[in-house]
Amino acid sequence: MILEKKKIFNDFAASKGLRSTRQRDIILDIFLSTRQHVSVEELYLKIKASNPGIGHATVYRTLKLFSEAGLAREILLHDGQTRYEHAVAGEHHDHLVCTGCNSIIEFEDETIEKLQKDIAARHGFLIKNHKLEIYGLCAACRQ
Amino acid sequence: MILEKKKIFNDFAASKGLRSTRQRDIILDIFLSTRQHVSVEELYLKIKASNPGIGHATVYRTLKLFSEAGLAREILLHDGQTRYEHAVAGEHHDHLVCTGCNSIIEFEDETIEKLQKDIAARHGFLIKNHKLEIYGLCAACRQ
DNA sequence: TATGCTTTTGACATTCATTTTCAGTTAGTT
DNA sequence: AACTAACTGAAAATGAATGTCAAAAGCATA
Repeated sequence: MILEKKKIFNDFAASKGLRSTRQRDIILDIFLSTRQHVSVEELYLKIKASNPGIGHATVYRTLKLFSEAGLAREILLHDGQTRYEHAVAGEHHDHLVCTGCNSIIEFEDETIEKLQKDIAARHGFLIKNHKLEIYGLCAACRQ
Repeated sequence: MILEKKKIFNDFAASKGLRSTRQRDIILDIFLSTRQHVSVEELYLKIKASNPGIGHATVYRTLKLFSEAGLAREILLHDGQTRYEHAVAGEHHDHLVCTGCNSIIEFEDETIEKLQKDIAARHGFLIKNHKLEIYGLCAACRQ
């Protein structure tokens, strides 16, 4: 699983003429070890703990690359920070975002995905990706 | 339609003890006259054209109020600017966002809305609002 | 209409995430 | 080992959004 993702990134890097660097390896390792939806800052701090040398800009730059490589996906919630979630080719999940405790529940729904394709087709639109976020209160916060 | 929206805002203002000001009237007028999805900056420039006195901060503050009043809804695309769309109570539409020309096509789909409710119910989640954005290329940009 | 109290405003400063710059370092090739 | 282009880190720059605060304006009351 992790090896497979590393391969995906290496293939992407090769196809783009990018070099393999210590920093990118480390950032990928740590990114893969996090749970979903890390903000860049969270990831940066985690990286700095074991690798104080790695700079802010490198983390930003590298996450963008992961995104292009299809390993990560940018998500914007409403807290002013860009977050990244793990992406798996051909798979997609959406989010129930609790505005009470900021927890995120993931779900998948094939019917919704299919309906989206229908709508896109009706408009002659070519889908690259999509995001569906449902905001509200989770079971715990409703009480 | 426009009068109705002004009434909604006036009622909201009254209920919150807010004052009626020239600036808020102007900003509401111009906001209502724009097409969907204005960024704060776009709106600010449009306002400044006819009302040079109105400041940046006031536009930000006022759009937040419209949002609370249910007249506007914040949307975050991927260009680093907060945009506001017109909101109508009880109505909702989603977006096809073209990454080629930045155009936005709106659509509504009741079945998707219903499926979302089912999913939320399954997780004991109380929906406040949601957003669905599909990114890709519009018919014109596919060529 | 004048008075007084409170909200609102606009200019400016500030914050904070993200991007750019650039000189020094490093990967990968010959 | 030498060369070249990509990469990195630190610091500066950018840009959206928010906070500050004195002056202005709304609105209730006399």
